[in-house]
Amino acid sequence: MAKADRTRQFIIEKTAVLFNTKGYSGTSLSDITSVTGLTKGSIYGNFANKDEVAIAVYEYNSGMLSDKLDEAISITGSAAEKLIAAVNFYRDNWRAEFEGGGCPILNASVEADDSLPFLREKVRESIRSWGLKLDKIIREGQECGEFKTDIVSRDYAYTIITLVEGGIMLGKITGDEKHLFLALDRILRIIKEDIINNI
Amino acid sequence: MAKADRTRQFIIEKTAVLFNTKGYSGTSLSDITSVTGLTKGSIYGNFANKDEVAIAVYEYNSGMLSDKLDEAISITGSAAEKLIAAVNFYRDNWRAEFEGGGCPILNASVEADDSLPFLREKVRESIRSWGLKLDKIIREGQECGEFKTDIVSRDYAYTIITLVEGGIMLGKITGDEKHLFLALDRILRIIKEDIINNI
DNA sequence: GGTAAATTATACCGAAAGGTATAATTTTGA
DNA sequence: TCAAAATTATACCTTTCGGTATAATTTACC
Repeated sequence: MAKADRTRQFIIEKTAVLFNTKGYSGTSLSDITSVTGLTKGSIYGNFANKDEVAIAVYEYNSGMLSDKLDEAISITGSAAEKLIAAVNFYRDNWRAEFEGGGCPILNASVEADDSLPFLREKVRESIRSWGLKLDKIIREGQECGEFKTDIVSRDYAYTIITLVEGGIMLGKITGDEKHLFLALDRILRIIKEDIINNI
Repeated sequence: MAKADRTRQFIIEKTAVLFNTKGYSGTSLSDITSVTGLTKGSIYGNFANKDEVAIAVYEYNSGMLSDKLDEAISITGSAAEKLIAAVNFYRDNWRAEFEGGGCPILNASVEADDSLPFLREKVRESIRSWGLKLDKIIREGQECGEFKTDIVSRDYAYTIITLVEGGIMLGKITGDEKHLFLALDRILRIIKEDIINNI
């Protein structure tokens, strides 16, 4: 039991970048065996099929991202500081994320939205979770008088996500991170001008 | 000659949605033959290999989008009107685009950025072209005193692209076009508050 | 309208795809 | 420590993959 779990985790960790760079369709079982050094028997002893590996890897990749974001916003401070920390998280981690294939949510979203229903729902979940996290910070800021109360917190949460994902997409394909930074700067401006209560 | 060109075009048009929904890796040659009703002999008589089909289809898909955008911004009017037309183009065409698999630039970008170099450069080209189009409108607005001159036109062009692509990604995966509309509304606000000269 | 050239269909390749039965090997717990 | 259970490796399966040689068929042009 312990062994199987360790092998399962080993497979997930070793193939995390593989799936995120090559995608689900682009990743073959021989890719998986060669990157793990294991055989098909071992892979299929721990996963029912390739779909199950892909799901587990997606949950791992998006979970890692979520955990790191949680850590970034766990700082003690004002709601504005937390929101800014959530944005600057990408400024600090873009290089590692780009090298690992970019945002797993974006990658899986684009590949799964039309043709991989088993992944699509997982992606929706992680976006919902991300949105709720940002929404919560904004609502807290509203409740304590730090943020404007006449704005729809949920809309701003999704505007932030939109800019982050668009910025990653552009930064990644052009090979120029300034596109991501431009998007992040825009988010900061929105926070300062539209969200924070400037009285 | 005429025949070959017609068949070539026929293959491209019939597989345009296929490639845009299933991606390059997800589209097989039997997908291509079944959707066209042709045989492998015919496909390979007109294209050297699958890569060549994918490139031609990407150029077709991104070209159609570019042409439609050109038409939308070809209206006679102020620079602001043109810029707003470029944004509202997506408000008018989102349904058809979503049904055809979403933005081909976004789709190809995410699939190609790490693993398909032959497509990557094509995607970069279309983004550059799109950016230049928006940049041109903004610079024209600046030159005639309609837009602020202390803003970097190129940055605003790319901010618009970022919001459009992020909005499409979110709208597509959630199945809710309001995410795209939210991004488009944000662009309109940026145009009115940051780009247009409000004196 | 007939013929040469261009195009398309057929039949086939070898390789790689995902997957499985079973044998060999480790782990595990008494 | 040793046997039972769990795990991993080997060898193999069927199907599909991208691709090709060649035969059949159209097309184009004189």
